[in-house]
Amino acid sequence: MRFPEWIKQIRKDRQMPQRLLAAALEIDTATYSKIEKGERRVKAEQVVIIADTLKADKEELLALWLADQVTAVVEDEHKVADKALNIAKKKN
Amino acid sequence: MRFPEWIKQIRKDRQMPQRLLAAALEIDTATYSKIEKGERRVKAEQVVIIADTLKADKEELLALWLADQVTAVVEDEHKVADKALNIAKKKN
DNA sequence: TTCTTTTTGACACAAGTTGTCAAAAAGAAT
DNA sequence: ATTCTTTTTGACAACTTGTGTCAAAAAGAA
Repeated sequence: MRFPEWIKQIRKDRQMPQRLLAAALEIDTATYSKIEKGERRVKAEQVVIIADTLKADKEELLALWLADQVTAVVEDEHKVADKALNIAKKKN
Repeated sequence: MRFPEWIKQIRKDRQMPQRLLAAALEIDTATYSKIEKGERRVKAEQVVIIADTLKADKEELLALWLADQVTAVVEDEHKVADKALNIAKKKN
């Protein structure tokens, strides 16, 4: 599951309206809606705020978010993705 | 080794001036210079042109290039981690 | 229906990226 | 040392992309 769907899921579990998260992020609900739809990018700091507001696991949420970033980079390069990931892995 | 240094290396091996690569990419040498310095981003299509011009392995070059993209994303995350740790530190 | 929440599209503004130019700096060759 | 070529730099405008807001529509709940 991707980050946007994931936070939507948690939010629904908590029965929170988008309004609350929008307020925490200091954006309007239109923008927040777009975040959950994957039409607006989220910064790492915002992920932290979202995690706090949702009382969700910060690490897990950040990891999920980061995975999305990486996926976005490699998604049109399936051919070389594996090779690239191996190289990137070695660099860590 | 990162993509920019890598292509610079190959270019030097081939004893080619930047001028030739700039021409192949249809940009001026100033811009190409910045590419080798990592001050300008390269698109996948440009990587292919570079590989062709340098007679280098296309797949390998693409993989290296993509690895750089991934690494960049992950490095950003390290910065966030540092920030978080600093905040946590202050709270002690 | 009425009230709340969510989604959409158009829009302006902000922020980042790009390539070029002119000039400086570095390097090679004579 | 001078000349010629290559490489690098900084300023700049053009372009691209991202961001948030607003108003209105759509969806959902009471």
